[in-house]
Amino acid sequence: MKPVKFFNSLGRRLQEFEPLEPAHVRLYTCGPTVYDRIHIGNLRTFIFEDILRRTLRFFGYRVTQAMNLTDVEDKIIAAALEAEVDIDTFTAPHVESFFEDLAALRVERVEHYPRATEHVAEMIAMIERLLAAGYAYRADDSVFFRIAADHDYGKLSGIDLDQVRRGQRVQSDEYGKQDARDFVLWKGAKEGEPEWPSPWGPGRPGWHIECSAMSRKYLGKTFDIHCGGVDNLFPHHENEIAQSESANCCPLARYWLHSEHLTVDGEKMSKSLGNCYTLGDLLDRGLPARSIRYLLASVHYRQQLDFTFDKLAEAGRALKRIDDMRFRLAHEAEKDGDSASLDLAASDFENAFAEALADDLNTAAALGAVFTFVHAVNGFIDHGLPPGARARVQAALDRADQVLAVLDVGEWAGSPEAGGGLSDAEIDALVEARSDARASRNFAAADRIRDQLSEAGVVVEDTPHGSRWKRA
RNA sequence: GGCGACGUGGCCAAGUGGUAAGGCGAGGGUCUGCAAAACCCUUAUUCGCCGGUUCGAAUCCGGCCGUCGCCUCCA
Repeated sequence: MKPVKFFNSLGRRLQEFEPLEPAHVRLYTCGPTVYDRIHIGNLRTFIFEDILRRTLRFFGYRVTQAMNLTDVEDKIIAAALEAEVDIDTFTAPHVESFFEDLAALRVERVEHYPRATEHVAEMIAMIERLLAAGYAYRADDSVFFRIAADHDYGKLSGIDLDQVRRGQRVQSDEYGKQDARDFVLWKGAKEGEPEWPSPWGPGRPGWHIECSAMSRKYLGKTFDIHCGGVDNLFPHHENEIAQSESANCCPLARYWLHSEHLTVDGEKMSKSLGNCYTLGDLLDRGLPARSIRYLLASVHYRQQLDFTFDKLAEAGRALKRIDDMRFRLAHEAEKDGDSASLDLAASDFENAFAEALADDLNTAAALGAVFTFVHAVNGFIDHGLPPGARARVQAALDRADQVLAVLDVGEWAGSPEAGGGLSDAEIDALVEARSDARASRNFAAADRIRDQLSEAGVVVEDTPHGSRWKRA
């Protein structure tokens, strides 16, 4: 098992990764709040986490991952109230579209998707422990976490709450608390809001406690990696640490990985700017899901990524280079090439690829290795493929694609319309007719067929060994 | 005000001390009946600016300029 290094937000440094249990990684990733369709910024984070998960397995670890679904929270309650339905009815379609979006981008299903509404009992139990230990207090019908009681509060974000400029949101909190820094664990019920019984009367859980309770249930008091977007670093993850470590008396997670945000046309996504794209928005424009995954995965996760349609098109052209090589490889006969040097190129690629991933998930460098290999294989195709070359190249690419899930176009639902409705057999027949025409030097007829195929989205390539075709 | 990140060729983007990966674009070439497609080659003596450390710096240190993010809704 190769040593893998990650940049740990807790301590802000690159660290060699070592799981608590040998060969088994327990991973918690903050999931969506299911009040709307998720946007491509969310998707960037989920793709990063997917690549993390796949990378861990690539290096031989077994992964147990939990991703929560926040299905009760202020925005959900407000929207459900507005729609005059209960929150479960309101969130159901958003949960569904969330899974659809992930599937469309080939994000793997994880082991657990716990929902907040199904774990209120665990949250109450944790709040009771915090109250008993003096880390929490009741005020009105609510319960708050007492930050003054937590001596190492702020260790993740480095934020010193005494230095924080007091924003309006702090002042305007509706629930009474002893100290403006404190955050809510349990909110007393309000008229018209969903509520659960508790030792403190009816109410609902605060946002932060959800993750603390659910990660403990599915991964244990201390687990290996906790991920999320940078915006969650403070206050959400800071508060999770405060709650969990105060309640459990042991560290929450050993490694904290945060992915940077996606901007659109250089600006933060926001509804008012109209640049808040969902996956559906992009797919509706006919943009391929595969290009989207490639683009979102192609920049290092700790680097801000600026999304533009130009870059998405570029991503598609880059993928085409890979597809073209595979197409040529599939149509080129193996004969007398240098087997040893092809094998060397393949193992160079495999080593460079693994090394890049092991270096804090450097997907940009890993893709660089892919293209260097593509170049090398193109050279073999031009100068002679040794016996076994196709299988060797295929194996190397397949292994890399276990992590990237983007290299093999065949794994992506192609557009069935491509080819203008022509079947493979019909295209074969047309290409053959064209070859016959060319052989008899009837170029006008040959060009007519070529135009016909072109209009149907089929590209014909003439090679020294005859013509071949592919769908554009 | 506090905390943090970033600034590499036309565009994007790797690279944390040893002499600039990769992709897109552009230019040239090969192949071709002509094309197309594809492939190949070329494309940064230089890494925001100024100093410093070092035999050696895009990489370390200091200063400056610029961009961005977080500071209790937010992936």
